Amino acid sequence: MKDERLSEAPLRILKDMANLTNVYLEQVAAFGEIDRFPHARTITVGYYALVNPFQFELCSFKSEALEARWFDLQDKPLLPYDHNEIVEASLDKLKLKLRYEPIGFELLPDKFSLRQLQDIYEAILGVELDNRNFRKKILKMDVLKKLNEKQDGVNHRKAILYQFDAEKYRTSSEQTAFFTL
Amino acid sequence: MKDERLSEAPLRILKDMANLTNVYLEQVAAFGEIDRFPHARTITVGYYALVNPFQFELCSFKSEALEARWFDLQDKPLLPYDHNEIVEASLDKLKLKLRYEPIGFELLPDKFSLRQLQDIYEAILGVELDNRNFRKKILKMDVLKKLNEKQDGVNHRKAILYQFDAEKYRTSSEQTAFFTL
DNA sequence: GCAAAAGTGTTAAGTTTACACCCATGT
DNA sequence: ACATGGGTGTAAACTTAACACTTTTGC
Repeated sequence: MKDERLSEAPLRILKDMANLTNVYLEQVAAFGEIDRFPHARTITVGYYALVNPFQFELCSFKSEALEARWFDLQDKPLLPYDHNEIVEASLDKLKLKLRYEPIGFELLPDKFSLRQLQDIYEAILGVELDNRNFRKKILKMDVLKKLNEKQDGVNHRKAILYQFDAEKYRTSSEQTAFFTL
Repeated sequence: MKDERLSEAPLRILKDMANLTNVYLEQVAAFGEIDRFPHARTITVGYYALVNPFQFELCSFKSEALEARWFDLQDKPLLPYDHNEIVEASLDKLKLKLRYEPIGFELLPDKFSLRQLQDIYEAILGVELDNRNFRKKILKMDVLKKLNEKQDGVNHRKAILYQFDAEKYRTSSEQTAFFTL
């Protein structure tokens, strides 16, 4: 739309399709191969959003004929045109980002267990992580607030819940903590 | 141009303005604020290129009224519209990239000394590096071929020259060597 | 009491940092 | 012989990787 900032378009679409608001949004890239669409010369600017799938009822809000659904990264379907490439580029960018910014929280409810967070990291990076090492590392980042609350409704030991502490993050970190030449 | 891939446009412009070909090119992002240009709604896709400034005669090739010049990062001029933001985004992206891919070579002649390479890293990252540590690190990456050649035409000890070894790079590296969770 | 997941420490290997002098060359 | 920049090693601090058992809870 003509009177819309570039980044407002994906937000509008998410709102219309799935009633999603307040999502974390990141631009991936512009895709501009000549024949990426058969119909007309089209340039697409791709964005990814991070959404906790359990906080939203996707399909019930969808507008008209378009269908929105959740997929596991493992068995995501093949998409038309160059959309697989766009998804791959998004995932690559997300993997990179995950390594230098605490971003996993965006995919979880406000309060979450360390195991849930580890699951997010493992799903995005596509690897298994040692839970002791993961916990040490995440806690050393000092961006989590440990709550006096526990998980509920599970039939095993209840995990302690944590919250992302934006204040700690701002003050503490020097960010960009890798490949320190 | 309508029959041009997105990434061909910057290449064409570099060719026309400065007779540059075969440059390393990387897309930065699409910039789409509503009022970024006063004249009309405009969306710009930014690219950065890495060019060895000593291998090219910029100004002598410039087409018509546009002027192309080299600037030091330190004293780069203020640009109109949101172009400063684009330059900053490019530099940020380059800094990041420099940390996980051997890219400094693109700014140097085919054969270069380790000191020249270190200068590139220092200029891009905006920090001073310890030369012993830098050398150890770069050599451990195992992407450089040590030549039996030395610098020429300097009035002090001649540096040994190195070449980037694309073959080594492909085979050796697992890339992405940071923040190893 | 058993199944299921949460939580917890230590050690060895590897990486990063800090640091200062001698070497080769041209004038 | 001196000025200029090239080239080199080591030790301490820190980070990462590998590893297995006990605790809590619901049924």
